[in-house]
Amino acid sequence: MEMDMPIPKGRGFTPFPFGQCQVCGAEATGNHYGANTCEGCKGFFKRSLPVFRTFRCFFGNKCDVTPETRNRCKACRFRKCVEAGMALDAVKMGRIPKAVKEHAMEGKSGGSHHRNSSGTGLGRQISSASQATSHMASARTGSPDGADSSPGGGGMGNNGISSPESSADNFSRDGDNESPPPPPPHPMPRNSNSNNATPVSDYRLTEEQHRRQQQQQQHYPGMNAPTSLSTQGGGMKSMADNYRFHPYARLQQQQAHHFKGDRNGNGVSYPYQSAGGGVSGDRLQTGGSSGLLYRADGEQQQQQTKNGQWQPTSRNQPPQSRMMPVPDYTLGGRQSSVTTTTTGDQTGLKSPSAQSETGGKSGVFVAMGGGGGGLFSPAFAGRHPEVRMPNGRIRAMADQAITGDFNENEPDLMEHSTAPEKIKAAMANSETAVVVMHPALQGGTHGMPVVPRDIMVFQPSYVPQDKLPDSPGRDSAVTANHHRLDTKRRRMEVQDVSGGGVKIPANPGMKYFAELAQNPALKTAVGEKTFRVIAAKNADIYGEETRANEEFLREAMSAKYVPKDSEQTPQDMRDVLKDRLITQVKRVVQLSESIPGFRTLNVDDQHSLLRTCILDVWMVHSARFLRDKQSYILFLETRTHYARKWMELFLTDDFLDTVFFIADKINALDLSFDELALLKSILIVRPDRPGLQNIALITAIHNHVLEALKLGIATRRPLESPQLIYDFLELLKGWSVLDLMQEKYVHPIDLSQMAQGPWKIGETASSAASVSSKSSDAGTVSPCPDKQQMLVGEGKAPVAALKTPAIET
DNA sequence: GGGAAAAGGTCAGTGA
DNA sequence: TCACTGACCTTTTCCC
Repeated sequence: MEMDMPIPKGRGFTPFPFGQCQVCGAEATGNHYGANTCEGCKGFFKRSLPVFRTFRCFFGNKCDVTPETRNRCKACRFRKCVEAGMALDAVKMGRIPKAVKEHAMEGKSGGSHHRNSSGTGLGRQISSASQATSHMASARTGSPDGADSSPGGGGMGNNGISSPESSADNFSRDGDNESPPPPPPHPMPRNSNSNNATPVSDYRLTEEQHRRQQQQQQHYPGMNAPTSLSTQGGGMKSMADNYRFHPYARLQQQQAHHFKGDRNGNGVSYPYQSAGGGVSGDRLQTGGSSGLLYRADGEQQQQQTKNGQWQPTSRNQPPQSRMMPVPDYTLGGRQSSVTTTTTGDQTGLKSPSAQSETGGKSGVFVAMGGGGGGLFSPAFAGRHPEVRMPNGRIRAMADQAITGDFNENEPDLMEHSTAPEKIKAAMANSETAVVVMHPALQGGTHGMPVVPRDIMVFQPSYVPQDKLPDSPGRDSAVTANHHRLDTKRRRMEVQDVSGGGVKIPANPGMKYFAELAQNPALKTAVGEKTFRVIAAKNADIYGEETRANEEFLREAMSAKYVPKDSEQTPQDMRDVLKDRLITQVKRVVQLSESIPGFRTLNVDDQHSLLRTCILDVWMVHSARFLRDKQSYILFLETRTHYARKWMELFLTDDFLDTVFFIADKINALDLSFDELALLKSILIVRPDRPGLQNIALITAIHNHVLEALKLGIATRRPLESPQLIYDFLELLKGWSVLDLMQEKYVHPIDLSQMAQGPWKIGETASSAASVSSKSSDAGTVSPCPDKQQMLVGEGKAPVAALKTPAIET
C-alpha cells in the first residue's frame, strides 16, 4: 500500500513519517491525541469526547473503519481511536525530538508486520513512526523520573510508559490475523540510566502536568490511554483488559448501572391492562420543520379498543363502566396488531409456536441508537422487562443504546436491518410489534437507511430527569443528541407557536367547536391559547401554595427525612378536612371558569360536573404528595405526615389502594404544573358523568381541552410527547377505577356525616349516619359552597347547593 | 526566539 | 433546516 508523505513545509524540513491514519488508514497529518491520524479522525475524536458514550454498535463492534466507511459507525470509529491510543492524556505538544525523529527515519529500512505495511519498508516506517510518537506521548503519562514504580514492572512492560506492543497489538488484532507485531525498534527508557539516546528528561512531565495526572488517576484509576494501561503490572495485556480500565468502558458501566430501571415503574404490577389501540400500531410522524409531532391520520379519534374500553387480562377483570358515553382515549390511527395474551408471555406477543405459523420471522422490531436495529424474538421482551410496557409492547431501545445497557450480542436477535422494507414487512406481520425510535435520536450517520418517519415516531421517555440537559444534576453523560434536541426543545418553548392573537369567544358553543374541527390551523391556535389560559388560571389558584410547599416536599422526599406520624386526633383531622374541602371546591369552581365552553353549559350541567369532579381534581392536585412506598400522605400546609395506618381509621383499604394506585400512575407521567392543570380541566368536563343533559357540547369541550393538552405536550416537549401522550391516555382509560370508588364510597355520604364520627368511608351512608348520630354535633360541617352561591360565568350561572361529595382533604 | 508540531477553532460542503 | 464532517487556519506549546 502506497503511503503519501506529508508535504515538506520548508527547506531542510525533515518530514516526519506519520504514515497512515491509525484509525481509518487515510493519510495521517500528525500525531493527534496520541495517535497518528488524519484530520478527520482527529476532529472526530475531539468532537466525540463529550458524547462518546452515546455511540453504540449493534453489529458486534466489527465495522470496517476505512476512509470510505469511517462515517458509518461512530462507535467503531471511536473504538478504533481509543485502540490507536488516542486519549486526552496522551496529548503532546511541541516538536518531535530529533532523536525520536531520527529513530523513526532509521526504521524505514526495517521490516514490518504492520497490517498496512505488507512487509514493505514503508510499512515499517509507519509502524515505527507511530511507535515513536506513541512513546513520546505515553511517556508523558509516566512517573516524572521515568522510574518504574510498578511492582511487577519489568521487561517491555513498564509503568506509565507506553508499551509499543500494546498499541500495535491493538491495532493489528482489530484488523487481521497476521503475525504479531514486531518488537519496538527503540523501546523507550524505563529508567534514567537507559542507554537510549533520547534523554529521559525530554519526556518528563512538567510539574503541573504531573500534578494533573495524579489528580486524574485519583478520580479515574486507570484513566490512561490503553497504550499506557496495557502494561501496568508488567507484561502485555489484552485489549479487553485495557478497556476494562479505560474510562470509556468504565463510564459505560457506570451509566448502565445508573440507568437501570425506569421511572414509569416498569416491572410493577398493574391492576389492569389495556389492549389494542396502542403505540406500536399508531402512526405518528414529525411534521414540518418545527419538529411538532402530529398524527398522520388527522384529528379523528374513532379508534377504539376491542370492547371500547377495557380488555380483560389474566390478572384482573376490569371494571365495567358505569357511565354513559366513554371518551375515546386511544391515539387513533392504525389498530395495533399486538394482542395481549392471557397466559404466559406478558409481552403480548405470541409464543414461539405461533411464530412458526408466520414463517418464523415474527418478533419485535427494535430500533436502537446509532441507527441500528433488528428483528428480535419475542423472548427478547421477556428478558428485558425494562423495555416492556404495561400493554405488552416494547419500548424503543434508544435509552439502552444511549446508556450502554444493551448487549449488542443479544442472543434473541433474529435479523439485522433498518431497511424500510423490512420494517414495513414487520408491521404487516400481525404478530409483530414495531418500535422505531425518533429519527432525531439516531446518532447520525450509520451507513443505514433512515427509518421512514411515516412509520412511527417514538422516543425514550424514561431517561432520568437529572440526566436531561437542563437539569442541575446533569453530567457529561448527557448525550450530544440530547443537547441537540434539547436545543430544539428550548427553541420551541420560546417560540410563540400560535394562539397569541387568538380570541376565544366568551361562550363558545357547538357551532364554534365544529368550526374548529374544520380549520386545523385555527384549532391549533385555539388549542394553544386554551392551554395557556387554563395553565394561567391554575397558577393563580394553586401556584402560591405549590411554591410554598416545594421546600417541604423536597425535604420530605430526601433520604435523610424521617417522617413522623401525625399526632392529631380524629377531631383535628375533621377540622382539617373541613377547611380543605371548602378550599378545594372553591378552587375547582374557579378553575372551571377558564375552560372554554364551560360557561356555555346550563346550570344543571355545570352543577353535575362540578359536584362529581372534586375527587378527581383533588387526586391530580395531590398525587405528588401521596407516596405509595412510604404509605404516607403529606399535608404540606401543616407540615404533617399522615401514615396510611392512621388514615385507615377513616378510609377503607380498597379506597386507599385505589387512591395510591392512581397517584402512582399520575406521578409516573411526571407532568408539569401546567399540564396537570389541563388534566384537571379534562376531568372536570367529563361527558361520562351521570345526569348530564348537553352531552354533545360537554364532549366537544372535553375533547377540545384534551387536544389542547396533547398539543401543549407536543409543542413543549416534542421528544417525549408520543410516549407521554400515550401514557396519559392510558391513565384516562384507567380512571374509571377511581370512578368506582367515588360512586361506591364517596357519593353516598356527605361531609356533615363524615365530620361526625369515627367511621370509615366505605361503610354505607346509613351506617355512617347511624354512627354519627351517636356523636355530638361537634365538627358538623356545612358543605359551604351551597351557601356561598358561587357564581360561574359572569354571574349568570349560579352553581348553587353543591352537594359536595365527601372529600378527605 | 525561531520554528515545528499539536490543539483548537472555523466554516463550507454534505446528507438527511 | 440542521447535524455532522473535515480541510484549513490560528493559537499554543515546546524543542532546538
